[in-house]
Amino acid sequence: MEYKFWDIEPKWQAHWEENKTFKTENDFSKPKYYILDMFPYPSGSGLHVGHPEGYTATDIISRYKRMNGFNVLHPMGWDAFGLPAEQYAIQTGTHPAVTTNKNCDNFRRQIKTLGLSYDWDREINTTDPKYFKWTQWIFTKLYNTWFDYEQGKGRPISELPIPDEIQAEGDSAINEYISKKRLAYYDNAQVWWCENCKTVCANEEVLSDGAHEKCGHQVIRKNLKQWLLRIPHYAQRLLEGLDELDWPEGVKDMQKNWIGKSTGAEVDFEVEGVSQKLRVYTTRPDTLFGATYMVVSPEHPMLDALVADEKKEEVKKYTQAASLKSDLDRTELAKDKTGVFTGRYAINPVNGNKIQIWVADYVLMGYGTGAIMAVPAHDTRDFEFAEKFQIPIVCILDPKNADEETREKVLAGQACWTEDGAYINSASDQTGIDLNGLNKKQGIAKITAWLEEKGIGKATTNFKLRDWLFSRQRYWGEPFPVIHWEDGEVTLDDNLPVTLPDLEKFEPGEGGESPLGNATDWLTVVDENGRKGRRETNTMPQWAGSCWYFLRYIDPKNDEQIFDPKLENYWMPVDLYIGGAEHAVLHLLYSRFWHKVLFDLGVVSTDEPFKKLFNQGMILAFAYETQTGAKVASDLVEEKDGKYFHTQTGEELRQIVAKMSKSLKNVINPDDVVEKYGADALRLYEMFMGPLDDTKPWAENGVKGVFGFLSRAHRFFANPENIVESEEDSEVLKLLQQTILKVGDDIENLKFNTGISALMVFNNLCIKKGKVTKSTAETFAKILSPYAPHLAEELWNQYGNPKSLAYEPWPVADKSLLVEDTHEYPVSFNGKMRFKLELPLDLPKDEVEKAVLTNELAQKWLDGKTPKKVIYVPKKIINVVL
RNA sequence: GCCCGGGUGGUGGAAUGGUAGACACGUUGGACUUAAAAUCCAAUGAUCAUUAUGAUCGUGCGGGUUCAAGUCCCGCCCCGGGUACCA
Repeated sequence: MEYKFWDIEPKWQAHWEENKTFKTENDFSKPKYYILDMFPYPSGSGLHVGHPEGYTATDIISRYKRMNGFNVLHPMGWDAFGLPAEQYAIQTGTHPAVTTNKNCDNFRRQIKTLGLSYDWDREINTTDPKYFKWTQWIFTKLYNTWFDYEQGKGRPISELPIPDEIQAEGDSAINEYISKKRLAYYDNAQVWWCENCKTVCANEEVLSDGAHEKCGHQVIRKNLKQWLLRIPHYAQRLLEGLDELDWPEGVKDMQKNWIGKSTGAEVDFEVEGVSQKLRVYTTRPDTLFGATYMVVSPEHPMLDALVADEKKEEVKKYTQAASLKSDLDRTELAKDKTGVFTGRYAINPVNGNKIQIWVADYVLMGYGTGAIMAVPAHDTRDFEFAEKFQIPIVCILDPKNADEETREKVLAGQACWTEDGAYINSASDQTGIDLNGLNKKQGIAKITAWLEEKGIGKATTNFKLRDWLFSRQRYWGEPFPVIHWEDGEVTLDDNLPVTLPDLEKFEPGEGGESPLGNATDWLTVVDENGRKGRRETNTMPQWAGSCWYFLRYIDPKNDEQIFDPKLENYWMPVDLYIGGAEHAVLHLLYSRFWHKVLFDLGVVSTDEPFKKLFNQGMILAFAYETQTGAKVASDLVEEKDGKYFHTQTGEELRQIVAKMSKSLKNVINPDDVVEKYGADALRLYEMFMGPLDDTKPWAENGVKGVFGFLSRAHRFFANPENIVESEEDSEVLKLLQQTILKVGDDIENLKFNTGISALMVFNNLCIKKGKVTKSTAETFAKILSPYAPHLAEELWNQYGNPKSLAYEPWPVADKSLLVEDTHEYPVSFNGKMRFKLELPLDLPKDEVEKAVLTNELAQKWLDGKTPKKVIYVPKKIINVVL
């Protein structure tokens, strides 16, 4: 009775495909369940074992939900634009479309061997013009939308009110006004430029050490005309929307941090000898009395006016030096602060004190007002700066709760205190404001009200979130449906899709222009009046296609509309979205942004796209290193008695856990696992390794373990001699009910590892008993089927059921079989379990106590003493306190 | 620095405040075999004791709450991820 998975698995995969078992109908009478995987980039190296982890999890739930009567939408597709295919094209001349199709074919083949229940009729590909037609269409929507802060939503640009004074200035002023409001705009932007990839990178694609995320090459600053999206207009909505989502708290936190809301106040400072006021943003207006200097950013527009004549030369030198520094030098590595005194003084509005104005590059122009008031006693950065340049440090908040040593230092201006306390030195007869004695919260409220009343400041909110750089100098991306006319006008091309021209050469154009700059025929257009125009040569970033793909699965072949609204209304939102945590911020934030715009425009019916999100953990591998920490490739390692040795040097090695990598030779290819153990074993092992969201190392022996389980299950349940027509054994019957409940609950809670364990326990019992009824065997096949669908179908078929079990109702446990009338209690003395005692559940408490205390085994522990107390928790425990 | 996770046998991991270590791997012993593989059976946290029954210790460290703590609270240490002059 050999477990011939190599016969069973292809047979059922062909059966499902021929019968379109998993084709999803738009049957509105059933409750829907939309379960989505993060679709992959089809790389040339094929699937790695991380892919099947998430895909198996969603497949298990899909199969379970179908058996529970849900209409399940479970699709797959390809996020197929991207750099590698283009780089390959530059090297070999092979068109990226050719490479991409080949890779998609390989991915599809690999995924199909895993027995995943996708509806392949809904497959999408972001590089298909029929798909990216709608990506471009959404771009035109973004371009033609402005954000109405009063209503808190995006509205069509046609509804934008134009102020009279702009109206009066004529068309070009109106156009300029409108373009400043569009969610998509074209402008000069300081961008990160990767010399290696010859493309710009979004801030998010630059690692903290200044390296490009994709290639590791150091990026530089460059000024280029770029498309940007005004995502900060949706900052508040994106922040608030998180509250209603069933997402991992960590992901929500990361998005919150990224959006970076802060509340504070803007305060205007008079400057001696300058008519214009200097405006700062601060989260701590309450510390105004401790402000001993101010700092403006080197790029601040008021800087020229601020600098005193005798300081002009020095400041100029400083700002020039700052402009040459990369952002990296200005931030990460340069903790040592630099700056120059401007020679000018500002007047502190709360007490009329004169304070120095400095210019320093630790203040960034891109945040707040580009100028700060510095309170060294209560801000660590200001403290460092003040110490270095010997600027006065005035403590105005008594750290009452700090230890005495810290408190004395803070009061003396020798240490910085950012926590709460009680104000001191915070009153002025001149202005009448008095914060002394208040705490931080009261102080902020009082001073903010005072500033607003006096008209010198107001409460303000700031966000860290910046405009999203939305163009790349690439060929292999969605073209922008945009034409730049010779007279300077910019228009949309409404003849969608705008497809990519065929090219012979894929090298970037001159000066970092996209390869599309070489496509002369495609590039130039002429309108009916003979006016010449040039197409936009940038293309969209890879995020574009993935921002909305889940909407296209709903109606993937619709050429008339992005989708049928009736279908969208039925299927959205996505009920469960599973993918890697690396997309915690970017993809998920961008997607939410687009979705909210589409919602405001009435295109989609939900404000948020993904109701529940779950991150699968990474799959790592064992690796080996020497005592000095040098890594050793796995093929140079041999194991002896649980220890590891270098095959050449004989040195003993340490086993560690590391990412799979070609250099360590510890990459696992799913194809090899399927060939050796079968798809069911691969699926089962990936789920059995541990909790879905944990990172965990791959161990081939673990695959053998679950393979053993499948073989034993097959050997037992596929043997007709073991399947009998009679009364079921009561122990089997009872465990079966428990297993039904456990397996179902564990699927609902995504606790697949313990669900599998329950199936193993049940299988072990059946083997021990030697025989089960057909009904038991059929039930086992059903509850096994989400995990090991091929084997389950095979058994189900053998039991005489010609139809697939994919839509068989999930078994219902008979709970009456689980009712107990006795319980085996662990009996503890002073909390230590000493022996077990079986007692009827209906025994009253005093009877229980009597039974325990008179028990022979108890005498040793009672040692003649009378217990102080006996704790009796029915169905749980008995604890005797001596 | 800050924000999240997480530290349980030789390994992956189980455990609504109630018998710590389910399930699996590995290891050891046994059966089958000419032999090996495969399969099956048994044992398997550590230490001590051994005549069966046992005893003591044990969930990163130190305290605390509780009849009872891997689980709750306080203070640390270590590891992983994110983020960083954001005023």
